[in-house]
Amino acid sequence: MGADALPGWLERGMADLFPTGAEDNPDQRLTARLAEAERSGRPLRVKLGIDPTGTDIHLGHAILFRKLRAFQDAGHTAVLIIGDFTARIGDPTGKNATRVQLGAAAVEANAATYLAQLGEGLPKERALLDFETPGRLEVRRNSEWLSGLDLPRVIELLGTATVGQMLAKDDFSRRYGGGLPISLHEFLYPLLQGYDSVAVRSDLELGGTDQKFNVAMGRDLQRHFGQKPQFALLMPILPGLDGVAKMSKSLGNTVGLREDPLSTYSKLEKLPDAVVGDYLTLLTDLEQASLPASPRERQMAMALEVTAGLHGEAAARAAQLDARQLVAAPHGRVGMAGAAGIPAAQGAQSVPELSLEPVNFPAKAFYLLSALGLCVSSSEARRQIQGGGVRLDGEKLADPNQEFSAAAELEGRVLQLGRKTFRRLVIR
RNA sequence: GGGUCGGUGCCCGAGUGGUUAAUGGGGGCGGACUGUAAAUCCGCUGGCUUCGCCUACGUUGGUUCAAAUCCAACCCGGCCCA
Repeated sequence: MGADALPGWLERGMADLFPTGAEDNPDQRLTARLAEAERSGRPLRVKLGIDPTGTDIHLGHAILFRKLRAFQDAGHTAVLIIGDFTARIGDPTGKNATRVQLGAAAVEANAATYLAQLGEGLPKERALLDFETPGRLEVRRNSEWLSGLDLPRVIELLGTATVGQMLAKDDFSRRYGGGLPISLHEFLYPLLQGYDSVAVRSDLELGGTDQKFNVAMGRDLQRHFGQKPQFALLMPILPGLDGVAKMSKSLGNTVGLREDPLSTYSKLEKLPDAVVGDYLTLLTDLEQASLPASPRERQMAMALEVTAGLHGEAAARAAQLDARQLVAAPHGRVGMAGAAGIPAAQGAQSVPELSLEPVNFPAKAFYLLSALGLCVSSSEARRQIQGGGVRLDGEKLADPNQEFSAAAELEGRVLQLGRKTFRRLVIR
């Protein structure tokens, strides 16, 4: 092999790649295609589609963006497809129920937040994707070509796949077999996503392993429309913070890209041992061999590195330091920091600030929590306090009805909810 | 379109006129414990600036002192038939 090996940046963490046919055929073998691209000076067009169905991007998405970035850095063109049209259908993948269809306005708002989270407008050193270097990024919306499809073309698309093929897809067969409803428009989703590949003349599509069917559909459609079928590079699905289920907003086991460094670090630091290796491979460039053997230290090294990747080295270090003081402190008082004897909660630098502005004083403790948005409801807040899960500067709040007369009384103090949520209260 | 079964809280699933904000399990959240976690144990798990009030069992109406429970119509889903 040797010359035939894929570059390390490409192969790292990869779960699946196809086709992997004849050695010298650039349509069948990615190494040959890469060599051809190099020779001809024509970079690959690497497609990644995202459906703006929510407002937050989390680490599970980040592994694909990291891979896309790696292609950019190697000189290829990232074609980021905002699935503003397909988001309104809803990807049936992984769903056991028909998705709610979103309105166009909601989709557009989501798309904007996605791009911001990916670092649009930032220098490439601080962004997840390289938005700066000319020729390295195309952002396309699939409504561009999908909203204008006429019925004959839709029928043509439908004609390229059979009901049997659709029902062979895991998600559909599970639902069909389980007597759950499948709407016809859901069959259109894989076809439209596949058609995206045709529209942007994709050379390679990036996706999670759950996207295999859809990506393969892209190959079929490209062939149908007389294009070279794209390669498929599939990445594993990132396990969530519980270490079991995939990372997903609806399961609440995520780390958001724009979460504050302290909670990012704190969450990652207690990741189950079994999946720390996955995180290292998929979300950092660290070599496993260079890491400490102790599981605890590996967790911390991983947490530090991933946090640094998101928020920068300095912020990550500060978060790690504060996490030690705050979260890992002995019970009762939240530990003491340094010779000054300031409570750790006060000394910590990276505790995110939270404005008291939405609170109407005088405020009872439970109302404070809900008004600040730390608890979803005032009943919830009441329970948290009664359960002993709320502290102010390390001091446990005992009475949900404890009253604070003015914002000044709370200014600068650190409110703790549970083990890992800390907020410094400010007036502003 | 016909037949049939069914729609209960985050999910599954009891409940077939009255201490029912609704049994139980899962999940989740807190607490204790631990190297963080897991496991285990304990508590909580509709909302409201909450000693009280409000909203809840597909929807809307009806019967009743009283309904998730009875009746009617409608909506939605599975299966079988067309």
